[in-house]
Amino acid sequence: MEKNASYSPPTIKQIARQLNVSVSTVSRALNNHPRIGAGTRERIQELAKQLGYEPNIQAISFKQKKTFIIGVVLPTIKEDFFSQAINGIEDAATQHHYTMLFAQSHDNLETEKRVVDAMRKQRVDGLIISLSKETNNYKHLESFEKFDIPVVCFDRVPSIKNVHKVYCNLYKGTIEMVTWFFNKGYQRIALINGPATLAASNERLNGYKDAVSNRKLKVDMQLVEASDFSKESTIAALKKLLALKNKPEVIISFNDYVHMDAVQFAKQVKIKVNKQIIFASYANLPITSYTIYPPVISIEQYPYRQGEKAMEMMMKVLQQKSLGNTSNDSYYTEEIVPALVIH
Amino acid sequence: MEKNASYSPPTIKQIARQLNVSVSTVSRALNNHPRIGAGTRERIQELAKQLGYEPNIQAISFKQKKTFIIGVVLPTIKEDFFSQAINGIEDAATQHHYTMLFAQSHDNLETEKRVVDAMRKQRVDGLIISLSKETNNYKHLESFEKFDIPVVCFDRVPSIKNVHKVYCNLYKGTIEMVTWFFNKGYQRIALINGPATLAASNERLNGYKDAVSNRKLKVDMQLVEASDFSKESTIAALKKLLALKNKPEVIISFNDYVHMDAVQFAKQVKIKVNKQIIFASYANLPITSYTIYPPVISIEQYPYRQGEKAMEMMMKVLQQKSLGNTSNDSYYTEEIVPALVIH
DNA sequence: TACAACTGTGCAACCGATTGTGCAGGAAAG
DNA sequence: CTTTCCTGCACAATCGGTTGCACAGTTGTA
Repeated sequence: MEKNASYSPPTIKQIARQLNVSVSTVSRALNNHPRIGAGTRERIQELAKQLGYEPNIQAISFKQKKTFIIGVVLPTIKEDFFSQAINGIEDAATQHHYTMLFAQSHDNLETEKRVVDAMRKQRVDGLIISLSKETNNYKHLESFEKFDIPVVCFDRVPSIKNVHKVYCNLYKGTIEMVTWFFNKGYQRIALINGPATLAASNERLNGYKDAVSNRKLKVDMQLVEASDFSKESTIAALKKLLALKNKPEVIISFNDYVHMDAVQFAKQVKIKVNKQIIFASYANLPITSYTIYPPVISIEQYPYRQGEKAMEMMMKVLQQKSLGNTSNDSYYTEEIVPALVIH
Repeated sequence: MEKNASYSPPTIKQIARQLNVSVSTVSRALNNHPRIGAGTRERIQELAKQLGYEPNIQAISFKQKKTFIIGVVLPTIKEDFFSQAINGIEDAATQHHYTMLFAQSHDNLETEKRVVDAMRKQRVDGLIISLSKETNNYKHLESFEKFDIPVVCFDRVPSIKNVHKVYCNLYKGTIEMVTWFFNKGYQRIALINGPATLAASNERLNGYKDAVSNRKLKVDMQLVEASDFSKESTIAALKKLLALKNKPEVIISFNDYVHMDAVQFAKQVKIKVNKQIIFASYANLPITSYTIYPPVISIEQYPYRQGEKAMEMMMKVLQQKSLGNTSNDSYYTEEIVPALVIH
């Protein structure tokens, strides 16, 4: 690899000089402007190709105030869910010739604010974000709207109306799963939920309650515990459930990570997993197939599709914006229906 | 979130007008240029703060030909190894106020070329890359050097000399691991290696051979099989090893994913895992702790640290470059010593 | 034949910053 | 008292494109 610090890429100015035309003519020719004569256009495009001309995105970004970069903020990429989601985001972005500025919030509100701010300063064309667990206000997102940069939320979406969003309806999914267990003859179905502050927890809880009520049964809140997703907290929740005089027959965990911690502990205390107590979960992550007891039933939340849809929604919003369609104040919402996966 | 399309962020021009000074004075005042009077400087900085002035990175990028963006290309983020690495990269980038343009090659050379090219067009200040399995030529990287954009490779590094790199010495790690088993009294140690085309495979193989030779033993190539990392290929390799009349006592897998597939199959064919045959691996990924039989021994390759070091190396290179230090044609290499982790 | 409309191209402003140069006025040096 | 130097600021070019406008020449229309 030889260095050549003095090398600088060809510009329209050079092309203009070589062909004795003005830079504006070159610019228009390269953009196929109709007012440029066919012959001139061809000579210019020919030379541009020959020189390996590439438009300077920096210059265009600067002039047009467009960067062709979408900011993507996820809680943490180490969770399979999000690493699948980012694939969908990336593939859709590639399709539209956009690139992706990436950062993680690590489920920390301050970090989320910081990275979101860095992206605004980098003047991304749009922001796709899945909120951190701690995010309870949306000022940092509002500042994007103030700068007229669209925001699309996915999966972990805010409860407010005025934002574009893509999410998976876990209320419905929960009803389906709980009902499935009822139909199989199980009665005492427990839920290790997430923190009450999370919208995702409420969705599950409401689905759970409604599924029980639909059966004309009374909701027994002793069967609902919360974990903050730490191993300790999950174990504590599980211990409470196991201590009930009337033990649960089924334990549904908030997600596969909680599930794995729960199963690991259950095994330690000699519970016959999936015999004595059935363990089910949300998410359907590939790694669970390598674990001792994969969930008997899981809810597929289609992370790839969510990411893809989020980026496509972003593209639609940007297109409308470029058409000067400021009148359209409506916000898009796309609901993905989860699927029950029985192993 | 209310929209305000007519809003545009404050510029130095506005500040200049309001204070009746020239834009150059404002620019210099904000950059603490010594030739600006203390009073003027303060008035300008005061007003800038009050207006919430932020320099337009687009304009600066354009003028200075610097974007403060580092391109990061990884094979696939779904592997824990790389999602840990990207944390190191991101944290180091944040420290230096850089942001990260991210893409995956999915171990496909064409994709790698495409995303690398997109990053060059976006004029990233530098490229950090862990090569795809297929990458056997480096023309796409050379084009970076031609544009005077530094490249740092990590983990999956090319064998060529003239590139900055950070990697983990698995030759040494392999010797350590194999020797450890010898010391424990095991004799027949098998290796499910990766494809011979991969530098990483050769490192392991050479370490394996040398460890055996160091013991004054003869290398039995029947004990070495290769997998292309697909489940089928891994199973095929394992079958061959199990079919040997003189069965292996230890099976070392190329990485934890190969390990998990191998163990899963071993269990299916009623092998007493870690009793009849000990299973060991490379990588030491957290998910293995949830699996049925985590590797008895693993080689920690410090992905976070590798990512972090790669970014720090990049910063060092950029700094030297900005100092006009073109004379320095040397390439940095940083070797990380792996650790044996015994479970 | 005269006037409108269209075609093909150039001129110049502009986006928001940085930076080399010039120049006035005051201070220090001779 | 002049010359030199320094301080503090303004002017203008520049980065690489895009785009409104002007204008000459050609074609079409009444």
